[in-house]
Amino acid sequence: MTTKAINSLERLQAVLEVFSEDRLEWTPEEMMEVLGYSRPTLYRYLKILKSAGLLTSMPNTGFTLGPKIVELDYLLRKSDTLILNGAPHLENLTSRYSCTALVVRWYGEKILCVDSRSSVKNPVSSYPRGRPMPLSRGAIGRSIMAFLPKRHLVPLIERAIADMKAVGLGSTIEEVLESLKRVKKAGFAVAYGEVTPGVVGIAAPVFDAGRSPIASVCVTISGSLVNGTTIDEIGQHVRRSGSEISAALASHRHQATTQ
Amino acid sequence: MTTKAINSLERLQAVLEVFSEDRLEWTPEEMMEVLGYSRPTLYRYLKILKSAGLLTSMPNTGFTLGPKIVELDYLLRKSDTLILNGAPHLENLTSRYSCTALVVRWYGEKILCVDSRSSVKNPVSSYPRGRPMPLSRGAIGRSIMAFLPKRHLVPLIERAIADMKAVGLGSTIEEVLESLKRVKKAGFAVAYGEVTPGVVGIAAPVFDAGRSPIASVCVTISGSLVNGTTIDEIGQHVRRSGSEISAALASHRHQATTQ
DNA sequence: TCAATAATCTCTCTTAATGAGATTTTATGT
DNA sequence: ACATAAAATCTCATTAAGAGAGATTATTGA
Repeated sequence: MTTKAINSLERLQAVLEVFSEDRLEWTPEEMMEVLGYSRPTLYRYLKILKSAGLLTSMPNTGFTLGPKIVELDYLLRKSDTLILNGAPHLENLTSRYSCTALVVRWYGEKILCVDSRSSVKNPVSSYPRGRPMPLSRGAIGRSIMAFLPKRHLVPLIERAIADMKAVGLGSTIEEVLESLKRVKKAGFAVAYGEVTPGVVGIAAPVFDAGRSPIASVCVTISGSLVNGTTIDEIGQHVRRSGSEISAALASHRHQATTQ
Repeated sequence: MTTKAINSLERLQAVLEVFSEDRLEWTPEEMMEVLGYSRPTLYRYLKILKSAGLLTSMPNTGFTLGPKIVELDYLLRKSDTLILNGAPHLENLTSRYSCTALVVRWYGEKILCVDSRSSVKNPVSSYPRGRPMPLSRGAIGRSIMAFLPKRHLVPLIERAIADMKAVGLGSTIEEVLESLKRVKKAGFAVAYGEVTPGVVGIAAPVFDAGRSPIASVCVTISGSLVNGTTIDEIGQHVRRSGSEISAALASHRHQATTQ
């Protein structure tokens, strides 16, 4: 639930916002309670969302998300240049290493996996496609933060200094900045079991138009399969993938400009 | 574009409807044209949809679908009992045969793959998750139609008699009904290269509360890997999966009723 | 079939959405 | 870095159209 909806249009959207990982099924009664809408109003909204396919309901079942979402997701996968340009690199990384490879988009204060591919039978990643995660933990977030201008970075760190401390990035803003500077120099970030115990994450940024980071490519691999040397090898590989995806995005952008 | 939107709430949703496989990127100008909204109104709508994350826009790029859709899709995959109950069966089918296995939901006049799994390197299926397909072609649609009551079925056939004829189901309604009766008796439908050349589809229905079909389980496999005997074996397997998923759905439903 | 629950309707009262045109903000080329 | 073009937002009078209390009608399960 973002900000309080003032107009009907936002009030309509707010209905979708009640669906979360904690609560995937809602009765109209419960929604009325939480959203504070009257019965006819809520039902009006539900009817529209249902006829659009964004919600469904079955007898004896509350409302749940509807099939239109699956359709939209398909369309998104076909239109997202990040996903399209990233796919061959995920293919490449997973065929080279026994790992899970991810493309992760940076999105407000959080990051969101938009594509992943795995070459292990039972992927250990606790980070599936579509589940937002905080920026402050793990290699992905760090690979992005390391390339942010200081003025954007400092407020971010201030808000998440506790997490930073917990993973040993530093206990003051200065120390964290110093750690991130090293990440920037290396061109990729490494995290040991920060998101999932026993799993190493290795991530490099993806840039939009050569400037600011917008996403990250990441390899997650069992800690038992790697050592310092292989981590560095994978890191270089990931870094290269990141910059190749960035280049592809830039050229696509250029096409849009010149055509 | 379904029916003409009369109220602002539907007009807002209609913006999402312009995104299709043919057109994944839209400029405000183009939307104004197609939707017939005034400039301020359209921008109001776009702002709301963008802040909800359903749309995104980048400089030099039109509007495209946004990251919230990926999040919603994740939530849907966690809440859809059909997907959840179907997953182990897809696992089972793909481990037994060198194939792609699908769970496909019936949804209005069309069908929609909501989950799939493959045990071949380069899956040949032209039916990815999220792409709606007509009911009239392929084993999936037939496995569902065969179990519909005649009064629902006849209008469907009338509208799609051309397709039915093309795949040899029969040239009159009577003949098609007869073909579907045989499918019903067998408990599964088979299609030879109707959707993708060289690929055999084998599908069985999934029922809701034991009554009407709501979905289908389907195996698609290269025609070169099967003969009459193996098709029948897979058919039985698919049929069993279908009824086990149905049973699981019914028991879930019952829980909802009694708790 | 019937009781209980769920969804919709009716109708008045306002509130709030609309759009023409102007303005401001943001991007692009030199 | 600046000027210019394009994109997005604002202003405000007009009027359409959501909101909601309560009654009514569909659905559903026993």
